[in-house]
Amino acid sequence: MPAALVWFRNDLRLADNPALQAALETGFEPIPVYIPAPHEEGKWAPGAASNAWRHRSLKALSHDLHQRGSRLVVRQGDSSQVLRDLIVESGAQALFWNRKYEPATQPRDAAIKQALRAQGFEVRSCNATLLVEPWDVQTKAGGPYKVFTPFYRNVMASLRARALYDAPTSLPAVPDALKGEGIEMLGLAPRLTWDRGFWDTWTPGETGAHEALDVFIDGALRGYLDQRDLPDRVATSMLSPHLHFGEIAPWRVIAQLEGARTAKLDTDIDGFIRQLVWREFAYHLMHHFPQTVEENLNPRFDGFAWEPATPSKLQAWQRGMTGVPIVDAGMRELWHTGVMHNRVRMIVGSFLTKHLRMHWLEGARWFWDTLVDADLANNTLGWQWIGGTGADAAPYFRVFNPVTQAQKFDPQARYIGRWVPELEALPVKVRFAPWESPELLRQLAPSYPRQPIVDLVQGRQAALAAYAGTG
DNA sequence: CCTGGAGTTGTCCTA
DNA sequence: TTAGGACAACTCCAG
Repeated sequence: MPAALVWFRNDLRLADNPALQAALETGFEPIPVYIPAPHEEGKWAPGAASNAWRHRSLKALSHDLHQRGSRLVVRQGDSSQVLRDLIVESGAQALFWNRKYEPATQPRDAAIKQALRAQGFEVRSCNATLLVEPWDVQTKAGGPYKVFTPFYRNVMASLRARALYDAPTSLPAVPDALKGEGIEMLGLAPRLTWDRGFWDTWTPGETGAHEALDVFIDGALRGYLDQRDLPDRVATSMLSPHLHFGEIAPWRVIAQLEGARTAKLDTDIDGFIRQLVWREFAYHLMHHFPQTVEENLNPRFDGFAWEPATPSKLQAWQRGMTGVPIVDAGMRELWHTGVMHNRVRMIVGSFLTKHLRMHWLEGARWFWDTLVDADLANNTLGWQWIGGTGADAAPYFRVFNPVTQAQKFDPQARYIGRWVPELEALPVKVRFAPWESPELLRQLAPSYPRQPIVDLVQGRQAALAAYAGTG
């Protein structure tokens, strides 16, 4: 049988993998290939946390392939050149991959496809990542959406279940002559000091992804709509890194949710699917407005008076030493674990862009480097939204009060307590705004900042004034 | 082309 | 204590 390269990227799974499936169905013996090429990702080469996850996910994929008699061929270099080398060495007659949508990699892939096809080589790309391709959703006027709700209605109205395919039980062997590198040699493993126990909670790879979905459906799904905003609980799906690396297909997530649907779970399931459609919306926007990974979606903000990024203030934010407990808790959780609860992401993002008035890209870059689930589409949408420059119609008045938010969503200050332990001796009520009790703070938490790096009232007013001045 | 309703996640003041 | 309205005006999107 003729061979075909199957080029793995952010689709690190064997079940529901359309490229792999297409290769097999067309009668090819698949040769799984992985090429880490961070230099081809422009300004958005994966960060350290993302690499730590990828390292483990690749090992899991490699293991799963081995079990089935196959093997992952890993090579470094330029993607285009490595693929050509492998085609020559293996005698492969076709190349399959699942699409990526980032502004840097999309044109790269298009160029590779065009060049190989021009030589009469068979190349096929598939969709392993999205429920709906970005170009398949249009407004009545024929353009892309910029507002979530109509996008959501459109997607939900046109959503069709996709057939599920289990991972093949066995795969053809890859010829020994085809050499590759060990995954350990790629330098992806973390140099950070990860919080102990992190890899007990998170299991990168396809098996871990399926387990995470089962755990979610059996547990946090019930009450998701009400509980997901509470950072102290495990009330979210924990699926974001799995989805980012393509360890599970979003349509399988939906299929399993639908299979579990009961009257009691009805609104929770709808609420979660709505979140999945946000992910679709992020890819829709990134595809149609690729410049927005760097530039404001709303050009009205191009002249906005951001504060220059003071290194001391930016670093205080990054290290969780702003003096605002909920902000510091979130930033420390991020630094130590590579994740941050969604609600807290909004709080720290609002604090950076509104109270400190620093450019949303400062936050986006830090998140990019530190999040294990860093995803260019989601990251861009999130930061443009919280910065007020993106797809949000009436953002100017939305300045989160970090004290109010903490009181509302972390009422026992347990989340704060876990990540800012030096406040533990303070009474719970004092932990939300400790600077208001300077004597207690001085005596019981001497190592914590006396004052926030910005006055919350003045910061809010300055932000509102600056936003009122645009346009 | 025009019309009208609506826009993820908030805050603060007032009654 | 709590509920409701103000907070710009604009753009998006469907009809």
